[in-house]
Amino acid sequence: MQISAILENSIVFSRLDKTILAKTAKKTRLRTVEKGEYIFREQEECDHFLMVAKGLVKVYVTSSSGARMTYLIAREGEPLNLIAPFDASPRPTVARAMGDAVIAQMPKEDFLNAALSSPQIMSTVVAILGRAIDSANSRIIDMMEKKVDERLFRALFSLYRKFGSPLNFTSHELAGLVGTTTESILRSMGRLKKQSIIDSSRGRVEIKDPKALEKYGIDSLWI
Amino acid sequence: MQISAILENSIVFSRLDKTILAKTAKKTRLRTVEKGEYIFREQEECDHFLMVAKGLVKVYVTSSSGARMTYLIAREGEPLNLIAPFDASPRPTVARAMGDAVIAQMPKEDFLNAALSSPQIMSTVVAILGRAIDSANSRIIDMMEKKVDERLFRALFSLYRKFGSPLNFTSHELAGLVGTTTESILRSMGRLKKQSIIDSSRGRVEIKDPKALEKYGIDSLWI
DNA sequence: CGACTATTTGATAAGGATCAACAATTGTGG
DNA sequence: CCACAATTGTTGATCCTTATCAAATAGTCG
Repeated sequence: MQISAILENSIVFSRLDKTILAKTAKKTRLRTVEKGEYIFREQEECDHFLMVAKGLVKVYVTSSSGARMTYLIAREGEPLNLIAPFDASPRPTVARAMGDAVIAQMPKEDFLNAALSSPQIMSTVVAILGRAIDSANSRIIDMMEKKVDERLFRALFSLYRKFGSPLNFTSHELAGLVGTTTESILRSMGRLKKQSIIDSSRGRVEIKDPKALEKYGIDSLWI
Repeated sequence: MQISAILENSIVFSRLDKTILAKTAKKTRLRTVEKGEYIFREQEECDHFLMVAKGLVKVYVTSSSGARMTYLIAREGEPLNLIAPFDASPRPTVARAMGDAVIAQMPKEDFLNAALSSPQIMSTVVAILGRAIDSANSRIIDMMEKKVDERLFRALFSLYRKFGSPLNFTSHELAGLVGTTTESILRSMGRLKKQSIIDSSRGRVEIKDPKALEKYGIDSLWI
């Protein structure tokens, strides 16, 4: 069955007892979404636990004045709303398909049952949330003390480590990750191009010299 | 017994079954720390779950270049290292007593046993971590689009909501919360004083007009 | 009192946001 | 298939915020 394969490859449910896995798989359904489609929006009520089964999904938060901060680019196997099922209050996050994608979803109650009765799942959940907190704090510190150039280096390196090269992101999307404007990203990328560390064309960034980026991004996670 | 009272008043263990509470209390010990003492440091191994029993404890992360970002000011009942017991890898956070304080500690294994076998505790843990993530993301957005003045407003309002007035923080400490320099905080506070929204003296900030701050800090949590 | 820490104010410089105009590429409907 | 719309990339000029450096004052504590 396809679904249990998806669960086995997921971060949250991998290495789980076969019987629990089978029971969980029975509750899980797949849903296809198109490029640009919203999977959930801010302040929306949560009734399903969601994971990416195929494709890429951008998870971001918006401010009242419209600024966006991309906080996770989830790929196959990664959860989209780990907190919401546990938390009654609505969350500020938005999830949107970056390309055509498939989402695996399971009713909130079934997820909670499975999770809360499995120390293994709960440990994984806390570990994932812990990494998210570390990552966010690391980005706050970067905003404090690092210039746009260096923040871009680190973002590119993190993306490269996760997705390889080429990276299919627009400057606008990178700006959302780095916490700056499109123009500043472009100028900064121009400098990187001159040093032939990267090459870029519309919606695509190729990392030509990963070693050059590496020295900025060794510590801490990001994205 | 004093310890079970502390647990009952704590965020993580409150409203817990009496028998579990009693069992947990038996494993818990108190430890007094002096002003300025480190309760744990970055990259230190975690062998105990820790909570504040009395006093205030600052939890912050440092960067390699020495910048600090205060990320929680924990008071009575608040946990200091919720993630570490679940996570084998060392964490980047530091906890330091802001004044004389008492810490409640319980061996990591006992905490894990209690937590993982109690859906109630685990739900609380995830909710706390969720708020921490929201808070951190909100601060990233603030760093992106808000000026120092407004960030200080929000920080002061959050602190006021949690601790009331007067607030016993130095400009240096506020700078660590807001993500800027001491000088900028001082200048910004000067402007607030002129409008008689606050008053301040060495290590102390009095909020004279909370309503004036409120309009900046309604949404999102912070600290 | 002396050492230390915190506050205050000024001058300067630089990073980057903002505004604006334009070019290049991709997508769409007739 | 072409014309037009929409998105993305590019560059320049300007201005504002705030970091940085510096120096002086004022509390606090042993």
